[in-house]
Amino acid sequence: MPEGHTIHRAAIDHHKVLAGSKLTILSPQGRFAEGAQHLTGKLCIAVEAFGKHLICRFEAGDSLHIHLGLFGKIRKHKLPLKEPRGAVRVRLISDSHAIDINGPSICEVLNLEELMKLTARVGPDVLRSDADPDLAFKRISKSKSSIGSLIMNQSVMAGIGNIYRTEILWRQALHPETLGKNIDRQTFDRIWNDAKALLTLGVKHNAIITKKGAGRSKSKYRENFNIFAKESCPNCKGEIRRLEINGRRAFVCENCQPSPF
DNA sequence: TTGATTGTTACCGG
DNA sequence: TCCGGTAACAATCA
Repeated sequence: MPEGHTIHRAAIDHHKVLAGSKLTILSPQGRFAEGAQHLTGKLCIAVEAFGKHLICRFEAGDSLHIHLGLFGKIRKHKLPLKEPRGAVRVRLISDSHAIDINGPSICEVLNLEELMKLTARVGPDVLRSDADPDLAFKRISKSKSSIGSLIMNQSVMAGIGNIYRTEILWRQALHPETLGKNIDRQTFDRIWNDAKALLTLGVKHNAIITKKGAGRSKSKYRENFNIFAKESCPNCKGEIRRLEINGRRAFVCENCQPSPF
């Protein structure tokens, strides 16, 4: 695992230099860049994120919509321009820097109507000041599916990924198979607030850090987690059980996170 | 070359 | 409508 891994949202926030840049399409034949040609040379006037979706608004009114998926990367380079490395789909160029978007799973142009459809589809984002956590609690408290499934469902609440899911539920001593309808408001608030705190920290360090005291520059990727992909619990030294939720791996310490069954 | 992966969507069946 | 399962897709690295 490379150490320079990227949290999507962290990358997005980190690169506010995007605003004020001009767009260059590097792969006009690629299906990602189709329809984006008319933005070439236009000024990017604002950048914001809705969950893991990055929106770059351009002066003409259209937006560039990027989702990095599992593998996408945002790389910042100082000028002068270098040859693109790997699958660079678009490049934003400011007076001092170039931003390359590598291998996004979504890279498309949206008009205002399409942008509104997107933002309506994405649930409240724990990092946005305009997020309404009540919407997430209503969905969760009426749901028969598990909290592990729900908090990573981006239409319920946006921002949490697979590592954060495992780590947040461990930190809050909640078993991932606890049903949504059995989560009370106080418990939901703990999840929401922890997610907000951890993602804020992640944005600051551009790294996923969920362990207390971790995050110093020398620490390795895996040392920043408590139980994700680990054998034993740092709290009780008990065995970590591996589960699968919605086809993604998850981990639980059933001593610290008692099973609801 | 193969497998694994920090994610999402479409489609299907219950 | 909701929910879970499956497949498809993406790029990179060990």
